[in-house]
Amino acid sequence: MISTRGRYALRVMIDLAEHAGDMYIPLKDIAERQGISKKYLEIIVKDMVAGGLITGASGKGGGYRLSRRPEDYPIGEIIELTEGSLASVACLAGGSVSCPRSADCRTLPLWAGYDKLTHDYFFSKTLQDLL
Amino acid sequence: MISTRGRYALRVMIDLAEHAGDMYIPLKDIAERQGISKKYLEIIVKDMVAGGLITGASGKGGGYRLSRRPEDYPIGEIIELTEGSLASVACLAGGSVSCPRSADCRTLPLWAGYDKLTHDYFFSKTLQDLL
DNA sequence: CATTTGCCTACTATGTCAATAGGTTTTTAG
DNA sequence: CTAAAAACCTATTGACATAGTAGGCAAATG
Repeated sequence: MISTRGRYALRVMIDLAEHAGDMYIPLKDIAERQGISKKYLEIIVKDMVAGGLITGASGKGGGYRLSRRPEDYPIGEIIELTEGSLASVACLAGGSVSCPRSADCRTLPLWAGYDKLTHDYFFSKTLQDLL
Repeated sequence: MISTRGRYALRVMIDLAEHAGDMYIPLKDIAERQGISKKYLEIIVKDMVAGGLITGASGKGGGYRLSRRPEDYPIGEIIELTEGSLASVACLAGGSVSCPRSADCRTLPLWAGYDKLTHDYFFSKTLQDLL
């Protein structure tokens, strides 16, 4: 289940894209428009800056803006960054298969197939597609 | 993320299918074969009985067995029953869209599309496919 | 230089997950 | 007919994640 972190991050990205201009957009404005606590958004937005999704500027006239064009953001990248991973089961998270039973696990192919489906879905769409 | 509840339930189903005969299979045996706490399995198995997936029999010589043929169990039914729902976001769980912003939500189609993909994937496979 | 804004650490309430513990009831095998 | 084996039931627990809240510091500009 996608939590508020990923969903809010996506809404921030959309808000930034829809209000893009030559100025930075204060988080206060985004929080008000989206009806989300500004304080909570700060936590999420921090990861988005660290992950290179957006750029922040302090001081008066500061705020945030996208660091790429909307069509250059795969949705999957935004979600993975803020949710941690979009793996369907714990034994497939982190890149490597860790479970000792994986060699003859009846269910592993099921989860692996679902993971691929999920990955393909979210990486085939970009932020542009949501505008 | 699919939790142990859904994953263990699936493994119980597979174990029951692979050891099917004219006798009931004690949970103790399943727990030992699968390397899962029997006490924890009791909780999960309880829901599976209530949901009509399997049949339990008390007393000596008792245990559990499948109540249908393996090809008549869609994987999605097993997971939904034990996980509660396989909806990707809270606003799509429970059947109805509850969010007040849903009318002009930029992200809802994304989640709805993913939900459909997920549903189709897990309901297109049956227990038989995992054996 | 005061205001606006991002940035940072810490704290908290609530709930879920993954069990564990200890019993009661049911049924059959011997 | 009784003892063992099994399901069935309620309650509790420790760890962790979620979804925030609170308060202040740093930076930049108008």
